[in-house]
Amino acid sequence: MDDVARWEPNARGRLEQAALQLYSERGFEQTTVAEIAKRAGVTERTFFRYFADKREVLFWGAGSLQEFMVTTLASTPASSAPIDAVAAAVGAAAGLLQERRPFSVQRQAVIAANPELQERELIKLASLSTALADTLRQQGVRDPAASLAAEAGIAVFRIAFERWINEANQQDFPQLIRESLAALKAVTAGR
Amino acid sequence: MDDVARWEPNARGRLEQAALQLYSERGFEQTTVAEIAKRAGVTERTFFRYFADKREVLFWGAGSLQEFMVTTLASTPASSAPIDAVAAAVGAAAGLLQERRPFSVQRQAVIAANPELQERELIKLASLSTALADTLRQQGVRDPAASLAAEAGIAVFRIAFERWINEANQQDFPQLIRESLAALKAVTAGR
DNA sequence: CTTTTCATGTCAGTTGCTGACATCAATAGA
DNA sequence: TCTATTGATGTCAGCAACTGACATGAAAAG
Repeated sequence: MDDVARWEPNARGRLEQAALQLYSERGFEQTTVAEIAKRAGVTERTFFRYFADKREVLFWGAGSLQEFMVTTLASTPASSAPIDAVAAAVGAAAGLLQERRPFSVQRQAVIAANPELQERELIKLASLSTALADTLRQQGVRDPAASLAAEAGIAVFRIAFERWINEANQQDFPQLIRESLAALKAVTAGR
Repeated sequence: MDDVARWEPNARGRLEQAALQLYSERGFEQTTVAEIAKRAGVTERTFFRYFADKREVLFWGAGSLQEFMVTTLASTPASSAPIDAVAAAVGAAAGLLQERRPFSVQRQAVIAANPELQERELIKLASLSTALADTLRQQGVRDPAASLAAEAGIAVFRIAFERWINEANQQDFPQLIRESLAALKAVTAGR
């Protein structure tokens, strides 16, 4: 017999790619899981073995980015102010994202076009905020400072990300983070 | 014949009440829309005429609160700092919520127990943030200051709300908002 | 008295998602 | 080398969320 494996490897990756393509082509709602599975060469049941639901296929990769931010924050000297430490970690992640801007743009276009996907994105960001706050607490930052620094850091990220994706002239993402942080400080300054 | 109307009035209210009860009793996932409809004395189809999906029944009432905050913010003199104006509007809404704390507590317990409901809550808060930012812009506040002030105000609300719901000794909600705002200012101070 | 409106019911159908069981290559162990 | 086990996948049946199309009949409008 042949020495071909029984199944093509990397079913998860094929499903991610097929889903992003189809969501881009005809929209999230107009795409059925059966179609994604077919394009990836597996059955619908296999899709749901890799991803909890139809939305999750777009967010599975984000897990490693969260891991990276938490690790970066954890290795930041506790001497700096919490908000600056969070902004630095977020900025480092921005540097990574910058290397695959076309992917980010395509993915974000899909998400922007569908409220259900926006919901999923928001809860991922909330989970990230919680993880960052936990890390700050481990470094001795008290509440509500830890929660607020994390929330504020995420707000800074969100606003910088939006500009990075939408502005025509490609700007440096980490630089946008720094500017966004400065704007937040300006807004919250004063008694 | 009787002078009874063909249908009991306030189907929407009965559905809201039945849903909150059932979600509390057996949990969100373990409750079917058919059960909610039955308890409210209507059919499943009628449920979906009032609410876009199974989650929305818990959030329909929040629309008027958003309207209240926007109106309050819009009538705030543009002389105060944006973040303070947002905090004031949010604090006024907190005063309203305080009058029905048991309802808020029960509703929040249901939401806290289910990720799908948390997603819906997050997107409602994001929508609120957008609305507040729009209002600030109408008052002449520029971006990213407007977006960031709104986001920061929502973060302040979220953290104060959590404490208001969870702390045993009932604290004054608007006061918690003020404290949360002060903490945010402390965290973002410097540079 | 007739027409229209409108809230609701009825029904059939699609799709997301799950549990239970079958298949069979690869791997481990005797 | 033979056999048992594992693990990724397929197959199938079924529930529940949600939708479109059409029917009903009281109340409002004319």
